[in-house]
Amino acid sequence: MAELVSDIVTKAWIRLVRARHAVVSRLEADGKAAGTLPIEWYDVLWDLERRDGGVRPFELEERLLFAQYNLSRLIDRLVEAGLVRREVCPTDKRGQMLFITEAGKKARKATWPHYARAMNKHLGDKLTEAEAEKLAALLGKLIEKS
Amino acid sequence: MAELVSDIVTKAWIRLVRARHAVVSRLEADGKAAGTLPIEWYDVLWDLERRDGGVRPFELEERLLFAQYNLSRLIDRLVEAGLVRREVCPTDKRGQMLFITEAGKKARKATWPHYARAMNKHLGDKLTEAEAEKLAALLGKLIEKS
DNA sequence: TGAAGATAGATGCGATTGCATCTATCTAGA
DNA sequence: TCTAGATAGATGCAATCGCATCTATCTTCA
Repeated sequence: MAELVSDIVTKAWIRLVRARHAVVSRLEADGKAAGTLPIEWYDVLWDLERRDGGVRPFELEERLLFAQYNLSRLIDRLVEAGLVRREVCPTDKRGQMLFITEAGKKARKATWPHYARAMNKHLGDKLTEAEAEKLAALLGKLIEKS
Repeated sequence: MAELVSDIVTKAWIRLVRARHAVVSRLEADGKAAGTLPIEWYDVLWDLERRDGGVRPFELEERLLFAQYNLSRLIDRLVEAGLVRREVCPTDKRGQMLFITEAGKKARKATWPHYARAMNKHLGDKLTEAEAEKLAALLGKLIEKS
């Protein structure tokens, strides 16, 4: 096995996958125990709530890194559950505008404390502020397109 | 929204998810273009190859963080593809021992250069050695059980 | 204008995942 | 030694994902 990749890089790669897996699965386990919204539901609702006035699916797709077909179906489920409302986009008839409903706001709000608590428990409590900042900065470099 | 979580922690959390997603999907896209093994297949084969002499599924489960039912089926596929061989475990009849086949070694070996190249491209080239080391250390803290 | 191509989103279908549960051992304690 | 859990792994079923493709608009440019 020639050294095509340094050991450090390999280690960082493995830990990136493992750490995300560990944090997400712990968060989901806590969430499930508390009966809260799935993380993706939360993320969509939160995005819609912040950008009051309607959001286009393709914007969500970019911001939240969903695959188009997955997002399309996720929205179906959110609409089905009464948490999101779809409207035809007035300026582009191909598209639609999404709005969070009152029920959606309520559900998101109810989930938030659990989510926050879990985030602290599985992430915040394990790093100092300075470390969290450093981590965010390093991860930022990985996200950038090369 | 009271400050139940610091902004820094939230940012680190979001970036952890995004960065892993970005790197994994880029790696997979490159891999698909090159026609190489899926990442999980690679990981299992690599583990089996390093620990020559048979590996128990539950060990893989722990080391590679698979859900038990997913691993069980992943092994089915690997066996089906002729890359892995299953044997009844001599010391525990509930269990089994897994071995990589010659075809499995060959497939893993053929995939490696592509994998390594992609890992450098999407991870190694974006960080200095010192940064990669720092990142690995910080991620390590997240993986630890609290 | 009026195509030719780009973009927004939906959808059929097969593969994979997650949940719950099942069988077959193994292990520990009475 | 016998039984009540624990553990290893498999599996039915419903939900979700990924791929490819489809429809319905836009947009651009000759």
